[in-house]
Amino acid sequence: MSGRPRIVVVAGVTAAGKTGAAIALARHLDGELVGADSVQIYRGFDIGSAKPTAAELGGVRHHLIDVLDPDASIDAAGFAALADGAIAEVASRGRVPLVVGGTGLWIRALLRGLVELPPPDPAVRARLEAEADTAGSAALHARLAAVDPRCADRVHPHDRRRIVRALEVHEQTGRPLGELQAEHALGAPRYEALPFVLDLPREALYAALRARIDAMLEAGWVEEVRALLARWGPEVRPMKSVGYRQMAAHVREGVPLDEARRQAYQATRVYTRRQRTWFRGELDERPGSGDLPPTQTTAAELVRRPSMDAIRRWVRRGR
RNA sequence: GCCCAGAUAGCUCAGUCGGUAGAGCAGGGCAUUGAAAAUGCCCGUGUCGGCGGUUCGAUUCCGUCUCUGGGCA
Repeated sequence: MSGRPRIVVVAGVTAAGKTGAAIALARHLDGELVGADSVQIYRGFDIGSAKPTAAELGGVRHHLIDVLDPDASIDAAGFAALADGAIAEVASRGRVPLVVGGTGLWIRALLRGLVELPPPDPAVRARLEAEADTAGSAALHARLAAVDPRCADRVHPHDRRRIVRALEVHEQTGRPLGELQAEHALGAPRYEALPFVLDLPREALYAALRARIDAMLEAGWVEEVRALLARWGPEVRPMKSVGYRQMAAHVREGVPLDEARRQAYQATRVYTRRQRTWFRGELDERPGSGDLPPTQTTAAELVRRPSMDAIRRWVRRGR
């Protein structure tokens, strides 16, 4: 693993304070941020994605933010490739790459890699989607069971997205995705990474979520959504994300603002539960020694002076 | 004060021709290998408003009280 830069990863639940902690760490370590956020990567989706402002960054560089137009598509593999580039660039300047974000699959793709596959073929996917529309996902699931029993076993007959994906891989490669995944087994670590998963006690997190959504609305979130809808329409992917989806319903369908706010709050809460499930155990194994803060921690703990000093020592040991 | 209608899960309600009850939402858990802020799966015991009565048995019928909404005074 020598030759690979050591990286610090700040993951965790929405509103746990990842960005603030990462900025503080970047200052302390002479680092730069590499975003791992599937909404902040889009230009224009600023307020509702809690994208840090220039003032908040205070001169800290932040990569992989604002790199795509909202109608562009990217996936976990594309993200990992971009992140590899950004990390290499940061390291080449002699600075510490700090990966920060809450998009679990993207972080996993970066740290562990994905099954190596040809890029998805939009035509194949569209055809399978059309089949799912007419025949139903259960019918596709039955077909999957014939060619890829392992996958079919794990994927529910209603989980159309994964069924289509598995059939698509089988068509493209002639091999069952289930087998390929078993061989891959989440690969060897691609980086020597020091991961942190930030969280807060439930009540505190929910309070922070509520305060954050109110602050977003005060900061002009509705106007941002209105402008994005006018320019890009309701179908672009980031517009379907938590919060934006609810605000779009307010702007386009006349859902009262208070109702949209309530629904955004609820949806975000549900989302943080899914994030927690994902990260639980996901980033557990870690290098390094006992003076480092635990993987599961809080932003407040992470930015304490002894914690940051320990992290700095860990990073330097890799050089 | 009188009349009517309600009172059942955190919320909105359904239901039990008398055999201790169930949906949606909320809430919680889980999965997650190229759409992931996406997608999908799983989880519901609650003095059925209080007290009496009838009954083998009442949340269900009867009486009464309390509360809520509406109407009349």
